[in-house]
Amino acid sequence: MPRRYATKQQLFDDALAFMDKCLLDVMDAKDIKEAKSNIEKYGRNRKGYLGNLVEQYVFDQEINSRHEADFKIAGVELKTTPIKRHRSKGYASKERLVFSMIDYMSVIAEKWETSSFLEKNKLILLMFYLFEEGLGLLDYRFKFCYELDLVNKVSPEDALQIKKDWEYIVGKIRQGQAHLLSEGDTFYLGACTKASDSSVTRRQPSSDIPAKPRAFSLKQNYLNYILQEKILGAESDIQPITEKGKTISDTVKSKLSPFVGMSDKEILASFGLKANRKAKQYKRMLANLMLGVPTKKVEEFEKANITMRVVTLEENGNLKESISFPYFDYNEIVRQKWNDSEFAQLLEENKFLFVIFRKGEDASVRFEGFRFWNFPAGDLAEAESVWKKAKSAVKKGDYPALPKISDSPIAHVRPHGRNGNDKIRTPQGTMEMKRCFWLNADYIRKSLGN
DNA sequence: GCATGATCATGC
DNA sequence: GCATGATCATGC
Repeated sequence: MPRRYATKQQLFDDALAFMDKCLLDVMDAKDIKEAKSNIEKYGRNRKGYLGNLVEQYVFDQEINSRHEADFKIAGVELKTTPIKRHRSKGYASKERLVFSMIDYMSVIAEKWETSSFLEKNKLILLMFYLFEEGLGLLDYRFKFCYELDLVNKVSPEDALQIKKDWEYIVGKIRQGQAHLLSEGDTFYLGACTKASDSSVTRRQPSSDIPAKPRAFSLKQNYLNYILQEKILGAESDIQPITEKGKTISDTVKSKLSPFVGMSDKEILASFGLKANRKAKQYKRMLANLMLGVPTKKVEEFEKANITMRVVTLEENGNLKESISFPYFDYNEIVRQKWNDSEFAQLLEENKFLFVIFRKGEDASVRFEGFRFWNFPAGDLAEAESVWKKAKSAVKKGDYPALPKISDSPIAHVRPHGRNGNDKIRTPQGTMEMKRCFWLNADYIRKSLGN
């Protein structure tokens, strides 16, 4: 007989009892054999199946025939999500948390409070398992569980932001722009692509243009925040800036706007500080001051995958410097496909906050303004072609053939190590300078509207 | 020790 | 003047 859960407490108790265990620990030989044959049949490590197995063997539920990835007991939605080991933080979330598909046709008639999304995901039992390379579904060890309530258990500011994110996504669909959705559009709740290959499309209500299928998702960094702050209770190096009743972008606007047009000296004077232009990260320090977080990181930026980038325009308004990203691993890029590459992830999931200074006389700078920006979906194809060119050059071992700034209007590859001796191994076994993808200065300048 | 954001330096 | 190569220095 399947177990009946009368209360959510019983459910959470069972989840807790499963911590530090893996499925192998709670299955008998016959179950294991059957599961393994299923895994073989369905393809290796199908994640939806992990959920089914947990439902079946941790919570003793009868599996339904519909093979749904999501399952619900006592009004609680159960979700499993992977974490990975992290060098300094212990653990970090490995992926975004994906909810159900967005039905473009019907969602436009909904409103947040009574949305099908909320209906299904009001209360979630999140179960974090430790992903380790080479392990199978039955071997993953579950480490933490957490009650996730996107309305009542997050701060009022987060709840408001999540609602606004949902409304932004649905609004874009209403306007016939489902094909232009991007995860970087929003802050905490995103619309992530969900298809095995990019040829799969769906129709959308207010336009004939086919759109990629997408699902609502919670940003990877938001999960990370939950893991660090709520579960691991790590010493906090972040500080919230959101003002009551305001979204993130409204808050940033209200913090930064008063300084627009001021010189570095004037900004510092308003804090009773003096210029030390020789200090490195001087302008970043100014930006942090204006945002009200002189010593910590901005909590909302951490949670929302927002990268603040300080850019400095020349006196004539030109932008000279391209924007760099972390260096890439030559061995990884040849193994990866565009869709799961780090570069694609950076462009699709990140939001940028550009804090713009302009050079003035005598090494002074003036705060020109700021701009939230995310990589436009329409430019992804070009980024993909640059990435593929890079991959093919690395595969051949032809490093001088890596894409140059003149090869694409958007991105290129350039060295990015501490110095010329900062090298890593290539698939050919040789050592090569660390390099990374850069977004062309000219492209950024245009994106900023200059 | 090292990744990262930012900028400098060089050569065409 | 621009493309590309190279390095600096903070902060973790």
